[in-house]
Amino acid sequence: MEIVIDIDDPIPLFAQLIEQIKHAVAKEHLKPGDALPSIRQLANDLALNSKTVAKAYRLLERDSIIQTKGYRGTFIHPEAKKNSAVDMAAWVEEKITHTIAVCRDAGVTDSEIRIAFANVMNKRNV
Amino acid sequence: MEIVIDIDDPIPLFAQLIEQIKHAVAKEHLKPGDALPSIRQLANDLALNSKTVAKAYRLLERDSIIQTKGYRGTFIHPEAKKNSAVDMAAWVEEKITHTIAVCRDAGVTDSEIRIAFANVMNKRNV
DNA sequence: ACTTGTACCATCACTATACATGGTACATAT
DNA sequence: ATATGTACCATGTATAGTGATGGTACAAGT
Repeated sequence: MEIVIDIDDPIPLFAQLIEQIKHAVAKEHLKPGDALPSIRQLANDLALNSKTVAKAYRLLERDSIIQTKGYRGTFIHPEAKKNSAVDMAAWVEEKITHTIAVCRDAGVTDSEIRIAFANVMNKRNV
Repeated sequence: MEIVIDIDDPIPLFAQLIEQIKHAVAKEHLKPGDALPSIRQLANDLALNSKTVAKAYRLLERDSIIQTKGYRGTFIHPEAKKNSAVDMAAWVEEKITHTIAVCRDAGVTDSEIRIAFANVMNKRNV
């Protein structure tokens, strides 16, 4: 596990971390069951804030790339390789692209779309 | 046509203008074919910038509430009353609400939805 | 000449969000 | 005690979008 973080890279630090762990899983440098460094340990090694690492871990767990087992630490998920191939972001963009295209076709301005989007996002009861 | 603009109202000025013209159409204080003040005239009367009035007119025309006839001025659209009842904003919100709900159900965070949305909006080739 | 809508150029204040940081605290399980 | 993930409090910087403003200019039609 060599992880390199470039603070000058425009890609957010937490995203660089996710990217590299996913890549290591895809390349099988990390296999199911392998232990990952603790959040605090990794934050210390990479000179990052623990919240930044925690954010990456939280998202990786949501995508079932890793599994956190409380006090016992964090491990590579059994289905990690398969799940690392799933591009959730692309799927979301595809959904949103379609909706926006429909609105634009109806003559709605981008500004209005943005306002409607903001309104919906800020109604938590959705 | 008495239009009152309240600069202390949190509602944007151009939106107040749209609102009041639509209302006048719905109440039939403005009927199809009625002439509206020119952009510069109305801007002057209401102490608004002409671009602000132009924005309102542009949106009203898109929604077929008014018709601009170049040098001849601006008039109430024949179908204005019917079109003033159409709530484009609500329709857009409904579309977006559905898409966002689907994404949230899939476990996508609001932050990720926002980023995907921004990405799509900034790809003009949609 | 004059007015119409429209299209550029631009600036400013305001707001919202993302990202990253820091500190403190907690239950869990060794 | 110690270490785990996690949750809450908070701040600061940077970016992006909105709303509104102002100026200049143009074709179209009287």
